[in-house]
Amino acid sequence: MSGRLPLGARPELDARLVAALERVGQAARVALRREARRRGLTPTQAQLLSRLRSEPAERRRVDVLAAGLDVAHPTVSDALSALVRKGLVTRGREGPDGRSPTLHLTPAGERTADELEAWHDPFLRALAARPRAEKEPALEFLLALIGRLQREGLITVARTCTTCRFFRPDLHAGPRPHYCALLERPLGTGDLRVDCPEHQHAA
Amino acid sequence: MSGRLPLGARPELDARLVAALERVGQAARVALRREARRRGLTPTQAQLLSRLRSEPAERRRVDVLAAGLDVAHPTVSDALSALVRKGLVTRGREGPDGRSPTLHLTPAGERTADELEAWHDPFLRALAARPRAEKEPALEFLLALIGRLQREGLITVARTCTTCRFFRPDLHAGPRPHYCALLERPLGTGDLRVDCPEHQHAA
DNA sequence: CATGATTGGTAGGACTCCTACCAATGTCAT
DNA sequence: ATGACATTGGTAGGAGTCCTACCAATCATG
Repeated sequence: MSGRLPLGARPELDARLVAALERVGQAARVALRREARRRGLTPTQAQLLSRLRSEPAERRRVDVLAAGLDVAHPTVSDALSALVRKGLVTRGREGPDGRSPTLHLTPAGERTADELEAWHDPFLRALAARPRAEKEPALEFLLALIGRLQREGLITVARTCTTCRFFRPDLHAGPRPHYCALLERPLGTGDLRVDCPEHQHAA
Repeated sequence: MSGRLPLGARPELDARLVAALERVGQAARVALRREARRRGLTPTQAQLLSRLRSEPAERRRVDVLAAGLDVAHPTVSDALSALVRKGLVTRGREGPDGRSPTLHLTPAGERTADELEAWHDPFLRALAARPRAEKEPALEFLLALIGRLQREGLITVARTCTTCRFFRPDLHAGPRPHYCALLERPLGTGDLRVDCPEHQHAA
């Protein structure tokens, strides 16, 4: 009975890390679902709404949105129809490209999108208690992981600083060692973005 | 234009951590969906299958499974019907409690459940490259976060060592500072379980 | 301007996920 | 024992996800 739990087997650590990440991801999904449902929306619709708010016009297109959510385009088309029916989004026909409708949030849509941000709150409360010395390495770890997962093909669009052509890591010492060559600004770990609108993938 | 990005605003770090966690969670969902789909299953069915394999009989019940997946019980009931139809699960009527059917994996179900574990692979590949000195604190961070999220009500069932009544943290120095009073064993960070079958919540 | 590629809508099917509702079973007190 | 109550989980029905096909517009090109 002394070999039942392979305490010495070393890939265990990685397996547990995966389990923990999955668990936290599940919690995020639950949080989003609750917050969405409270306003009569589904998670997909909520995600869509938040993207429509934060993305510039040229990325507010069905195929781009679908790639961002990792779903096929009809899924986005369906969800958009639901959002239009609920009066949160308008689908216009005046864009530069006649094939893509221009997608806009209505005022009600803006408001709802703002409110939906509340799904972060339980996470922020949970994180507030942890010391910064723990969170900065954690963020760096996750960003590195995201980069790798992108190379594994699991994440289609990752606009993280660490994969951006404008990013210069560890340029100098101090609390803000990194540098963004686009904004021409030094960056600390806490400034590293996960989904930067200006991101351009490194060659 | 010098105030556009609030580089000095400090809650940014937490917000970015949430974004990064969400991203990784999304990747996990995508990985599971792909692996499931490859075998003609949906993510929910896949999750169910893997639980049916790893849980003892007394937890293989519709309501318990539903709580674990954070969904309502008809969702589990539906998914089970699909799995039965696909010949991966049997729903019997011989249990100790006449209300709950006894759920069993068929041989094909066992096989499929094993194969589904492959969804971890891209994550394991991504993690293999990172040094242990980075992963151990990351796991501890995530476990602490899971504990807090449970208190926030986002995670219904978390059977992590850190919330278990048998767990004695930091009992002694060395590479295995913790101790499990049930198994009567010292535990290192890599041994901390995320979903221990023996878990009993601390009073 | 014809040809082919891009874009996104619709159709239809399996499934998720919910709220209700219901039937069967278990539990407990009298 | 025997109601009363609670637990368990099935079914119904509805909105929505998510897919593969297919199709109609609209661009881009030579």
